[in-house]
Amino acid sequence: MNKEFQIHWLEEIAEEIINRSVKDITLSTGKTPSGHIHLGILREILICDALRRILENRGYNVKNILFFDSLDAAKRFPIYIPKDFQKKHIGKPFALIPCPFKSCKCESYAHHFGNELSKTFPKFGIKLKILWTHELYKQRKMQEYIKIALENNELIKNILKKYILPTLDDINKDKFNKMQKSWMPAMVICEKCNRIQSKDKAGNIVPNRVQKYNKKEETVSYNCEYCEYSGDVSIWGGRLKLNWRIDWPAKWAMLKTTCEPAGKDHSVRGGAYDTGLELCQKLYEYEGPVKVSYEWLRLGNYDMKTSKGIVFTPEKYLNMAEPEIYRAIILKTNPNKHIAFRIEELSQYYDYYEKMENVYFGLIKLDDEAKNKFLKYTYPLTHVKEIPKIKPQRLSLKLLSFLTQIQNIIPEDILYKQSIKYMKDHNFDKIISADEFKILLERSYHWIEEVKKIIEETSDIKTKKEIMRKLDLFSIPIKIDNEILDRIQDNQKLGIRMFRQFLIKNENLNADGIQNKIFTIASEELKISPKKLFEAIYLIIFGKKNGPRLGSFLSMLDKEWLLKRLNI
RNA sequence: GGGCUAUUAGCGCAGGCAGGUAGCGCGGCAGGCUUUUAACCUGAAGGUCGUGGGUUCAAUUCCCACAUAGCCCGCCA
Repeated sequence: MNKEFQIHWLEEIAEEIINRSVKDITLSTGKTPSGHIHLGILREILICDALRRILENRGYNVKNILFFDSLDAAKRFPIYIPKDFQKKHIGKPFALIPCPFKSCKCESYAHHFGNELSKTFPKFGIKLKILWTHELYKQRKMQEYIKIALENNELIKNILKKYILPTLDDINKDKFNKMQKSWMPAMVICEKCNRIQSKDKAGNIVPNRVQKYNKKEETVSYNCEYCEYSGDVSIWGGRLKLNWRIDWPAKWAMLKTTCEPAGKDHSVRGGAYDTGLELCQKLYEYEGPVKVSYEWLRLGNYDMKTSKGIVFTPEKYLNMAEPEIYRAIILKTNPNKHIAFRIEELSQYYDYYEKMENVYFGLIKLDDEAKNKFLKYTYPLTHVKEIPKIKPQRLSLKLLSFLTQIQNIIPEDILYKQSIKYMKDHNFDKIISADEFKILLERSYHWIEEVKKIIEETSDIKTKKEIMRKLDLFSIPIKIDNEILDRIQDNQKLGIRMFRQFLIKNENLNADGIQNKIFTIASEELKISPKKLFEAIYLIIFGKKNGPRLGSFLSMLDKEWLLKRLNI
């Protein structure tokens, strides 16, 4: 096979989908709403969203679906769910558990966390249709698929065996074979306690597995592992749930899913995707979707653990950065590579995005032609709103982060005026409004707060300092330590004293006056380079050699504090 | 037991599928800019491409092992 090298990995997937020669394309993803859903889920959703745009542009009819697997049982709860609530509802499907937050009047636990995620979709430019598994199972067609599964148990077991057995060691082979003897492809939600599973003494999960399929009566017999109730239920009563390995292919067949990305957990050899495809073909006579596997998205060096409450939600992301940037991160990275999303590296992501814009708008051209094409291809896919005609100008993250950090001592309207001046000086074709400015400032504030959290959690002092430096995080030190004083030469110190005298003598100080004075002291009186004196003042105030434009900055500060500070 | 991913400059990452002088950003260093540093420009420095083997005229790239880190599968989902 002489496969042509594609411009973008998305093209390779798109091509594979197009080769299916179907008129209506269905792209699907799924997620269990077991708690706050973290940013990682957007990886597969955004891949599908990009595919949707690509395929729609070529005239295909594309439907995007997200399944909330609301019929999945609560195996455990995240740490922020109260203990007594956990005890009361463990083992029930999430759709049958009430919302854990008293003041919230939403439909169920599943809806609470599902809706929390889905309300961010429009902001990310994601268009899709949400389906709830608990509603799907109420449909007659799905129940017919359950019936097919129950009637073909041996076939299912053989397929599972074929894929899973070679991946097991001897002990587990034995266990697996034993387990298969009584295995049936569906479970029952207990009529008495609403549970679908329980735990045995060893902590193993024991599902309310169908014990017997009564073909003539169209019922199944079961025994609840939790409350020990046993009985028969009709297969048309909506109390049956297919096992995960069958549930997935049944959904594929029902929706005629053309493509579904899957995390590496499902993509492994012997995993649910492999068995699912064959089951889908043999059981439901549908070839199954195009498989796209993707690696996890990690938060820095940590994995996001829903159970431990380490979650960074899409909502939190939107509070601190623009959605386009995240789309770009996802769409530039090959799905089989893991992404370490580093909040403290946000400016790098913005830099990358700007490079993309520059290439797209023809402002720069990279030596690597393939890279140029790649960026030009990717850029439009990152957009949430319509693509601008010319490259948009924006206030840099660095500037915003600076303004944010002096926000508590300098009022917002003054900061806004400063920004207007900046935008005018830099020939912005559009001066942003005060409201827009406020949003930017808030984003930047949230970003810095997140980074501060990271710094707090970091134990390594070098790393802490590194992050602070990268972000230009500054805190005005309470005391100037000797180490800093040692770095200042005598003539610089003299300059500082002269400058201090100037401040004392002059009542009405303005930015330019201060600025000019520093220069004249340095160049005329001390005959040193003005840079040296500026550096010395920065050291005294910030503990580092650079900082904001001094004239305007000092004029905004409390004079008494400043005089005390400069008294060296 | 079976897999996946990562390991490239102080930090963050490209490159790898198509083997041929090791790249980007940030920082650090030196210098320039006669009112700045919320900025720009110039220069030099910094790497045994995780380790060990193999294939090859040639390996950071391909193959195999190993190490470290993280994750996943095998019950459930």
